Amino acid sequence: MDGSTTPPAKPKRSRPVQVADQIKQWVVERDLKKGDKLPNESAMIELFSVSKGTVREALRILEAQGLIVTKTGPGGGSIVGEVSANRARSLLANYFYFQDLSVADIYQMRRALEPELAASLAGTLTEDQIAELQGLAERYPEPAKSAEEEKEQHIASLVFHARLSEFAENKLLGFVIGFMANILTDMTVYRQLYDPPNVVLWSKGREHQLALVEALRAGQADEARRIMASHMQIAEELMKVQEAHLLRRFMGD
Amino acid sequence: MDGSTTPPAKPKRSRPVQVADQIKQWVVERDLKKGDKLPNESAMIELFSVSKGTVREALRILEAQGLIVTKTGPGGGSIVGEVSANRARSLLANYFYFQDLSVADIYQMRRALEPELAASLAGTLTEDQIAELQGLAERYPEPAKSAEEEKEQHIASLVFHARLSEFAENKLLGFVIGFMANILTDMTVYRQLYDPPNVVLWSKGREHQLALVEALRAGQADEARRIMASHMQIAEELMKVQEAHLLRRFMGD
DNA sequence: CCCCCTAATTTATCATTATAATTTTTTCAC
DNA sequence: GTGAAAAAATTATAATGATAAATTAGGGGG
Repeated sequence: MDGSTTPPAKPKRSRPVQVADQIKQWVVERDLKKGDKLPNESAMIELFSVSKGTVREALRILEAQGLIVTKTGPGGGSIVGEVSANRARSLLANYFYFQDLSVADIYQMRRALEPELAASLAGTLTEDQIAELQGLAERYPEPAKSAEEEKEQHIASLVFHARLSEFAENKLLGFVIGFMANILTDMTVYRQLYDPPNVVLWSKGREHQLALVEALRAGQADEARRIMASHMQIAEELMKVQEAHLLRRFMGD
Repeated sequence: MDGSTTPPAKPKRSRPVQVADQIKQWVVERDLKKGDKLPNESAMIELFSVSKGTVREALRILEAQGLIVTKTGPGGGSIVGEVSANRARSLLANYFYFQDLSVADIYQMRRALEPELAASLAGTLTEDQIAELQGLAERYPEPAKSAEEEKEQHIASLVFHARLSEFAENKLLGFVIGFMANILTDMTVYRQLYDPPNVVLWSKGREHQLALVEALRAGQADEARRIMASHMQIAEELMKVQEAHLLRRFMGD
């Protein structure tokens, strides 16, 4: 980004942060993988010539980022721990906590990405995966009778999309779609209920999911894309009624 | 999700993590904004009935997530600090460090999103913003004479995209596109150079950017979308030659 | 009024000790 | 010998106290 020679550097980084960076570097240099052990506390105290407290604060920093896991006991200590999707979602949600996204923002993304995911999954799923998706889509065979029940169905639908995103070979695509499903779920769980159930939208959504599963099984990429695109329109209409601002809370880990 | 009374709780969360969560909750409950002060160390020690070390570890956790900033001295202490885009990118990059993305993955996303961004920016930019973009696009008026020079041009092009992403009204769309520009820049900076400059691709890329700026100024959304889609194809060809695996290093903060 | 110097305040770092959680080893009954 | 319970060893966790460093506030002196 800055081609220059590190001019506006911050000379004041706390020692725990410095130690955390050194540990990261230590890991990258040795190309350590998930599960590989780091030196224990007392070894790090000597290695970096800092006090116990400083080492521990450094370890908490790395732990917060999901980069290490720490255990007590013999053979314990800190190990490299690959960042979980959940952790990554939480950390990213912290950023958007301050950005106030709208429902329209999310759906602009979903319209662009979900059909793409559907198309690229066509013909690549196992029978088990297809069956699982079908199971998710077949829940709630009856229209919602109350706003509360519609909320449950809505969340179930988001579970379908979240699961679909986990099957993506493109991890970036999968992550972003899963992240959005998370946000929408969070928003749906904590919102006020005031809208009457909409039977037509519900039944169309269900049809779409089932048709999508068929297209995925048959390997019809274009058809899957088309169905998902259409589904996104329906889903957007369902959500648009809520003008709630998103993410006024921090996601749990 | 769970209506019950805290049944599947994880009984093993360290005290610093618990305190960090309590502080987060404290902030959300009071709807504190960027810059608002948190209680100081000694106050938190009493408030949560834990030791100084525990409080400090909790603060490091929140600091690592970009949620607070801490200063020494009178009037110092910890304040709420909105998570910067840079911080969010770094934290997310940690996740993808373990996922091994391919160039194809990134471009599948860019093809879907960049045209969308271009279209939604048409007619919304100020003269200053347009002028800045034009300035970025007009750098390097001559074809690259060496692989080194082509690398510079390539990075300049990514700066153009990164800047464009910052103008997005849709913060999610903007973030994801900016994140990808970051990854590609990082990869370009640290890659080996072995390919000869490709003059044709360079000149087409430049034409595209300039044409895009014009379409944005004129408010022609569809034209902007079309140009960007075409540009993504060119850019993908440029990158595809590199089979390097991405993100084998941690991003700087 | 302005500048420098001192004092006060708050976090930063270090050091030491005690406690808790795990795992390994040993012991002892069978 | 086997297996389970008890003991020991290892490691992180937590608390406490003492200094150091940084920053702001306030108090003269010019």
